[in-house]
Amino acid sequence: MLRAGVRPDDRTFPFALTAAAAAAGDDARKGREIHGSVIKVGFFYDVFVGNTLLTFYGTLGDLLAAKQVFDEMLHRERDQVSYNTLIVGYSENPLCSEALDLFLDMRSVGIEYDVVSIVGALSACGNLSALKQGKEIHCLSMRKLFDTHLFVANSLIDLYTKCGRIALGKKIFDRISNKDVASWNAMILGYGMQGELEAAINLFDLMKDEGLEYDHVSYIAVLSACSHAGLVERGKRYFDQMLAQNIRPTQMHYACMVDLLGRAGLMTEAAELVRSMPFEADSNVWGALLGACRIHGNIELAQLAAEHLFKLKPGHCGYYILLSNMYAEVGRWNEADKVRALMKSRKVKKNPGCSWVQIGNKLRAFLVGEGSQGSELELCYDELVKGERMSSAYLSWPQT
DNA sequence: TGTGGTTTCC
Repeated sequence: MLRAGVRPDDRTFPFALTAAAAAAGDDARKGREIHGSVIKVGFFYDVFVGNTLLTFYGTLGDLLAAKQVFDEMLHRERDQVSYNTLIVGYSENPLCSEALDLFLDMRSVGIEYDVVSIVGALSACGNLSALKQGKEIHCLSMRKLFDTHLFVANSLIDLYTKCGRIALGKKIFDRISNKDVASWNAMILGYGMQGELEAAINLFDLMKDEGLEYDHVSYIAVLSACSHAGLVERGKRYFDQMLAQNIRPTQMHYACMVDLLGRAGLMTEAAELVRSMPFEADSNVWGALLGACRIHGNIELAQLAAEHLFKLKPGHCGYYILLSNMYAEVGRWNEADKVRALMKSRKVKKNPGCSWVQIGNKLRAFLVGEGSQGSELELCYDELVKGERMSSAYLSWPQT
């Protein structure tokens, strides 16, 4: 169009940017070039153009660029969709505190919440395990009569199961009259995550009896449950069933299968599966293999997995630590030191691990990392969970 | 002729 000398108009860019967002995984440059044209041609202040730019950068995972576009949009043009797009972009990436901040800002500038805002905010709460804030948003959605909306209900299942409230999640699940595949997936994943593996697998089987078709997420849910339950043969059967259903396995499915085999000690089979994959394994797959090597003390295979991981995720501290610890455990100190040196040369920092325990209105962090055994840090709850500001009169959880 | 939504390994 540009080469033909035809000038794009305000409708051209949303189409082009939607396509660029869909192609973002393969080629991000196109979308950035289109962003350049938007500025050149002068359609930046069209709210649709701005919103599709937000979608493009959100899909790409470049939330800094998305925030910059958002900030440069004029206040009176920024609309409900602009806020929702950025909230969802943050919660997917996952910058969940930022998502909740924006959710609060939205109302303070006078833009109403709709189901999309609520769904994005609930998802952010789930990822943060922010039960209190999640309940407040649940309450808000009840007042707005959104709580029976399917997507909202599904997000609530996700929220409560991620926060350990399985029974509450199940209650919401049972009350949905028009359950879709995401409702079932959220509940199966919830059971799996909380260690109720039999319940997860039973629900997966029940789903078919209820006449629903599995999708690729259903299989991730059931495969990870089988993996944790040590049900190797059953997991293999589900994997074959997925292939028979013409669902193409993704990296995540292979990661689940490698985890299933590796955890059970079938290291050769796990490594063979990685080799036979129809595409290059990503860090999830190699990470699952490395984890299995750690459990079963297979240093040779761990070296291979780590080699790939150091290339794929050079800044990820966990992989260096894991391999170094494996060497140390068997007294191969020189090699352990080499891995630590490699880590240092790449300026990869290890943050000490800690456990968070909420006591009253305080959040206590127990540092359990090396050299800090037993030390304890006390912080104000709202220093850490920015969503605390939601506890105002109009957003309180009913006591009934 | 245009924009936003739930569920995904370790």
